[in-house]
This record gives sequence, structure tokens and C-alpha cells, in this order.
Amino acid sequence: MRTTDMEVVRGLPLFRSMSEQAFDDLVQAAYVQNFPAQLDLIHEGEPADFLYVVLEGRVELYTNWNGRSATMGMVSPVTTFILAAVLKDAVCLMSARTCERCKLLLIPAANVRAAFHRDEAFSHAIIIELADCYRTVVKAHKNLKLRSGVERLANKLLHYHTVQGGTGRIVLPYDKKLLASMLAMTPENLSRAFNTLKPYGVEVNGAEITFTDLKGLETLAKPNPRIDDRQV
Amino acid sequence: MRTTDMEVVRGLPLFRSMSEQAFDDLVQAAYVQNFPAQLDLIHEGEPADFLYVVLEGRVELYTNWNGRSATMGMVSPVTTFILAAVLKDAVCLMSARTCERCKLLLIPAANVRAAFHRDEAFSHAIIIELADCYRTVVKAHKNLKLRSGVERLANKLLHYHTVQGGTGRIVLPYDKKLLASMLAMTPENLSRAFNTLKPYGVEVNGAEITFTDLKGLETLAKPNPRIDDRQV
DNA sequence: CCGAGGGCTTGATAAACATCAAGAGGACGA
DNA sequence: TCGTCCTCTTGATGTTTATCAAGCCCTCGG
Repeated sequence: MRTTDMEVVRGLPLFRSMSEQAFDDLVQAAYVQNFPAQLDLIHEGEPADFLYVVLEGRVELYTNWNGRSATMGMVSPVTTFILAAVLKDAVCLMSARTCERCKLLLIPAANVRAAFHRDEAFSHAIIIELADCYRTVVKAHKNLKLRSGVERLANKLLHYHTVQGGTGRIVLPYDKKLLASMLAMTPENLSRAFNTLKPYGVEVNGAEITFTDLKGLETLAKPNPRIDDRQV
Repeated sequence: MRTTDMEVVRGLPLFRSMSEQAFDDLVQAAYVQNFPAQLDLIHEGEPADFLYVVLEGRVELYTNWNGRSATMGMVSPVTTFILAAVLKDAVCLMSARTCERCKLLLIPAANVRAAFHRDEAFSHAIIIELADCYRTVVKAHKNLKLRSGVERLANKLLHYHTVQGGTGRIVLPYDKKLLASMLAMTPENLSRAFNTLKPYGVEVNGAEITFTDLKGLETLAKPNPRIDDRQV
């Protein structure tokens, strides 16, 4: 692993507080690998052999049942995924595939489990990380249960607007097909939802969106920190 | 706290492995309280002051947004709830209310946080508990995203059938109004969903349900351990 | 320059689900 | 005993969302 990659990983809240020794052990056993776009990394139902860390590119978590498919989440750099399955030594509940070319760090599951038994600071960091994961899924669940498709889109747009500096103009970070599946809707309905938001000052131009009536949009969206904010 | 209550709590996976000392400290600070039915215990958005343990009765976790309401889960004895918020010292993401008369153990949040910093076995138990919580919500999310209302009902019935001994006959543990909100549907649609299942050998008689074509029902329901099983 | 394919949009149609209204039946207290 | 309340069910209707089909536009390779 390149030194810069290692420093970035070391800087994550999950690894920041663990001992030098324990971190070195973990990194020794791990390896970095590049994957092409659209490659299946994990199939749900299989054991979790590695804790993954996304260094570059984006990974989609999804799930299947009875011929249907649903996107469960997107993982951006620099974040870990399938931590819970690794810790429990259980099968994965979700599948994962690369959206684009990705650079990933793979840490063998057994080493992660050994590390948290040996390093107390690490196990405390895991507790916070797992609590965050849990709360993230609860928020996603609330988003889906309480809001219509249009409302989910409106809040997602406001979220991007905040993240991208609040200039009244954003660029969608994904193509609309992927955005649709993140919002649990079909591409057709995403298109219609954008039309529904037109009277609220949402102007679409390819991946570029401008807002001419932010207050109106917020009145519709009614953003809520306990659904929309990462850090709550 | 009565001795028998204390023994039951001590026997939970979350508390089983912690030291005598640490458990005593926790219990000293805690207190048992009885609550009437339909009482609000927690409002989402408020700080998590206590870790709750349900000793008797059932508690509903729910959430509100923009005038709408959704049931997020039911807590049965003997189980804890709002662990994640307590550990993070964060606001609750869900509200909680008693369904019936309840006996609860309330452990002050600060004591829980102190305990996991002091007792390593406890922090390991917390990790497993949080991983379980996480995976439970992921399963609930999959259930909602991938299945129709009728399919969710069919799987819930099969689940009860297994839990209640597989005799071809079950008794619903909740009234149908609550069952409906657990299945994320209206009472009207639950009633219609039961009718849809009639051709699959599901006979309803108040809270008592008999199955005359389990194979047919399973063909429709397509139960999946990674959605329906508690222990996966 | 053309043609193929993919992303995106739009319209028509159908399925799933919620809402509103009404009524049957049972529990309970006056 | 009666009336009231509540649960549950059923029908009619409207909303939301998915599906199917078609077409536009852009890119890319020949």
C-alpha cells in the first residue's frame, strides 16, 4: 500500500485511535486492489471474508429477492463497508459492485476480529462506527417510509446543495439512472419528479441543476436533521 | 429491582459477560418502573437519557414527519432499546411508547458509557449487540423495498407459524391494527391482504389463523433467511 | 456521413396502496 | 337493557408508482 493511502486509512475515525502495533498488524495482512467498473465484489449470502475500504471510486450496495433488485446505499471514498458481517463472522446481507473503476483496501476479516479483541481503543472506535452505521440505516428507513418519491428527491437535491457550497447551483454526482435507484424509484419516475419540482424553481439541464426558489423548495421538502443529516 | 428481574437482565447476551463489579455499578444506578399503556416514553429528537430494558409488556418504536407516522419496530421482553443513541450520546431517531402496561428497567446513559470504557468484555458484547441491531434494520429495509404488502404479510404469518411450533395454526400476538402498522400498511389493506391469501389456504377467524396449504403459501411468500430470520 | 446503442424523457396503461364512507359485530359501562 | 365505542371489514374512489412502448438526442465507431 502506498504511504499516502495508508495515512488516509489511518486517519479514519475507525482506525485513528488504535495502537501503532495493532494498525501495523492489520495493514500487513491487508492488500490494495484495483477493480474495473461494474464488477461484483460481494454476493449476499456469502461469508464476509474481508473488511473493505473504498480508497477511490464508488461502490453500490444492493440486494435481490425473487427477481427484484434494490439499491441499499452508495459507498464513497474513504469509507469502510460490511463491518457488521465481518465482526459477527456472518454472511453478508447485501451484495456489492463497483460503479466505476475502484481502488479498494481488503483487510482479512479474521485479522479485524483479532484486532478488536487485542486493542481496546479499536473496539471503542468500532462501537461508534457501528452506532453510526445503525443510525444511517434507520434514517434511510424513515426516508422511505415517511416520504413520497418527489419528497425524497427534493431533500436529496437540498442535501447536494448544502454539500456543494450552497451557490444555488449543483451538479449531480451520479447519472440519473443511479440516482433513481438510490431514491428507490424508476428512471421514468425520477424524470417526472423533476417535472413536478419545476414549479418550485428547480431547473434541470443535464446533470446541472439550478434553484430559483430555495425557500419554496424547502417548504415542500421539509428537510429534517434526523432523516437527512449525516452527523446526527 | 427484584432478584428474578436482575437475573434475567444479567442473562442477556449484552450483560452476560461483563464483570460482577461493572454489572453491579450499572444496576445500582438503574431503576425499575411501571408504565401504563399508550404512554410516550421517548420523543425523537430528545437526548437519550437512559438505556431501556423491557422486562414486561411491549413497546412500539415509531417515527413522525410532516404529519405522517410510521412504526419502526416492536420491542418484546426481554430486550434493550435505543442503545446506539445512548452510546453516541446523541438524540433519539425514533420515538417510543408502551403498547400495554409495561415494566421497564432504566439505566442512566452516562453509566452505560462509563461501563463500556471500564469493562472490556462489556464493550465486546456491545459490538455484537450493535451489529445485530444494524442487521435487523437492514433486513427490515429489504423487506420493505423488495416485497409487496401481501408478500410481507405471508412471510410474517410463516414466521409466526415457525415460532409458535408449526402446528398449522397460529394466534396473532397483536391486534390487527398494530400488525398492519408493523407491516407498513393500513388496516383496510391488511384486511384485503388476508382475503388475497385465502386461495393459499389461509383461514382467518379473529386472531386465530389456520393454514391448509403451507406449501402453496411458501411458494407465494418465498421466505429468505437474510430477510426473515432473526439469527442470520 | 451513416447507423447503432445508450441515456433520458414522455405518454398510455396497469398495479399497488391510501383514503373516505359505511356498516357489522363485540365489549363495556351507565 | 340500551347506547356507545372500538375493531374489523367491505366498497368506491383517488393517488402514487411501476411497466410498457415509443421517440429524442447524444456519442461513438465504422
